[in-house]
Amino acid sequence: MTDVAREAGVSQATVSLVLNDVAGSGIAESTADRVRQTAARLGYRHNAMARGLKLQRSDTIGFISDNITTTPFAAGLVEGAQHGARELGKHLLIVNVEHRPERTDQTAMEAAVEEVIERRADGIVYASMFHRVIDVPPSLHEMPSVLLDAQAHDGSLPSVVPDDLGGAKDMTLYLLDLGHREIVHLSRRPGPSAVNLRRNGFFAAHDEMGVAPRPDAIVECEVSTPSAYQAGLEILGRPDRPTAIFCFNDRMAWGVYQAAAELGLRIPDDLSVVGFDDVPLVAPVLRPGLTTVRLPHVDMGRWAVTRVLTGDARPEHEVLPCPLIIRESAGPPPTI
Amino acid sequence: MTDVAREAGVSQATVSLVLNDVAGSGIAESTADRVRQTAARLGYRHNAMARGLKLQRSDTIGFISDNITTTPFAAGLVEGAQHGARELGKHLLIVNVEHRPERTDQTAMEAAVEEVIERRADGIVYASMFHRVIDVPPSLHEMPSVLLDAQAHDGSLPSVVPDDLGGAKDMTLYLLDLGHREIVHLSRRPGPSAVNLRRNGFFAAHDEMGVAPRPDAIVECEVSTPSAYQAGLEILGRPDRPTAIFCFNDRMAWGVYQAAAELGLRIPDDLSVVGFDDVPLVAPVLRPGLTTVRLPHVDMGRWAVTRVLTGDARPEHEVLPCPLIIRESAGPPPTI
DNA sequence: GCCGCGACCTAATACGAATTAGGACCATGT
DNA sequence: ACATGGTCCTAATTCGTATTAGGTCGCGGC
Repeated sequence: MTDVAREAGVSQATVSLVLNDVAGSGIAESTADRVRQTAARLGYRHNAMARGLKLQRSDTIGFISDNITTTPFAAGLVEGAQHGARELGKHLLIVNVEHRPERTDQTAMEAAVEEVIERRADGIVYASMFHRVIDVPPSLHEMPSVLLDAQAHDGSLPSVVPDDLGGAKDMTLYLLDLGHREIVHLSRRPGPSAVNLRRNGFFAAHDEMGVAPRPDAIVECEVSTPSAYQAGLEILGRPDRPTAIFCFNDRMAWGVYQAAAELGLRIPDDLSVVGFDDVPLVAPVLRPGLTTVRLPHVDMGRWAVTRVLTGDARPEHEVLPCPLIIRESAGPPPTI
Repeated sequence: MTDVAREAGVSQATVSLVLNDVAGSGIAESTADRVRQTAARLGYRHNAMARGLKLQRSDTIGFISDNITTTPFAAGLVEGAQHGARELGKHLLIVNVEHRPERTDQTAMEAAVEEVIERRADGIVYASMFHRVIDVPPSLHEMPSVLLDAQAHDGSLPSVVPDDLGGAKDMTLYLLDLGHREIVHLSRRPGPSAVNLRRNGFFAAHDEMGVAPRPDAIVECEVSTPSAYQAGLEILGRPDRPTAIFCFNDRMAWGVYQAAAELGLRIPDDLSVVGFDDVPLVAPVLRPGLTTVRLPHVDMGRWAVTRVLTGDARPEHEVLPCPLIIRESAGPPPTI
């Protein structure tokens, strides 16, 4: 900037005024032009660090997450956050916390927060996938922060989460409407709130329709396709096998597809299978296309960034809807 | 820092010396302790912008990519880059370029480079998936940069790419070794270098073994599971159907799985199917597990960051090996 | 009693830009 | 001739830190 000033024969202040288009600065247009051309000729670039130091803001949002590479969901969250940030002229400083044996995740996450604070981010989006009720690192309170796919268990920070309960309920209602009365919910060991919420949605729908769930309605297995395959074989081998299986997620639904194929059961004629998440690489591509519930990751990411930049201090809890994505894997139950 | 100095009754210089553990600074341990405690009590945090301004470095690497959210590969690249950066005490500023209709991708990518330069990143990793030979935005030359999953078509920047040719050749050799002589390569329309390289590998293996490829060895379809399913039906419906299909990628292999299932062909007994990429969510989870070639994304990401931080000026072109991942989807051809 | 020498610390400057009070200059009105 | 007012620009300060050339003090040796 000093160089540009010298070269253009004006003061450094003038250069700043021109290059930032300061309204009412009263710089003559001819001077402004000369400055701009000199700047272009010299390849001048703003220095975000100097500007940030002076302005006391970095135009950067810290995005902290614990699983960015291992889950298919992170991509959507990041995408939404990117869009939101870009619209507001901010950048995303993404800090991924790796699972390292030598430190607890909690410590690692706290270290990540420190790093972001040192960089004087304008705000922090803290994503903790699945782990939906968490202890908030205290330093998060030093900055405008919002929780993404997580809630503070003392409610001390705004947060955005998907409506797992509503989604699961809608899906179950959809199955009940189709006529199913024998539905199994293939779930996982409780832990993250999503598990319980989806189960609750499952039962709430039964309640609402006045249908009694099967006594063995909940089956648990690991969250993986092979594990769900095994569980599927077991469930479908029962003498009173269900007419529909509502899986905790799409990957597990895929396992049930495999089990059904193995047993010669056609989907959806002999068995309806539905999932949750709407993973792009899986759900639309299964044959038949998987009817599932979409997790609104992109919306969540965008909401979080927008909230952190424009929100007031009042904690606020946003629950975004999970729309039903109807494809071909669910139909009426077979008539016996 | 000024506050800490005043509170601890020392000069600001002393605080800096203590907090940065400057070797040979000759600060008495008692003073140092007092400073550290005061800093902790006051919740002092380094200011990365001020430090960066003074030191003329940001400890930040710009990671620019054009498809971060829509491909399953980006995750691995980012993961590797994260690791590499963290090991060297740097951070990753991730700039994802969205496909927007109103600007060409090229312009958008250039804008992203400008943004990163303004932030005075210490270097740039520029990832352009698939588009393996690209025009480099001129501003990239202003900084230490490396291309990731791409090559400059004038070779003016170091770059790291996977060994598509070697991987495809190894895979084809593997099939030939198993005894297959009728192999189809289900590919896609040429464009990205990966396409031609994999085809070349396919032919190179045949050459090496002195086996003539089928005249109709190359079949093209869209890169998607459904499209490959259709293509699979066609290929497998031919009177002289091949004993093995080598797919351009895992998603297409999945489509062929579906076609085989439809036609009652068992894998690998009646048909061997192999893929490329080793997508975590797909390849290991298909039944039977997909034999495929692994794209070393994590290594690539790490290599790129390491190179940009420690490399010399000399352009260097790194080709990382793509290991064969043998699962259960390929076996000896059926004896007729 | 003075010199010299460590040991320990500080004053001052620079990094690159934003901001603001005010200066220089000119034209106009009286 | 002089005040008034407007237009266009600049000098100087500030942000928080790293660095370095010195400054101060106490102590042992002569």
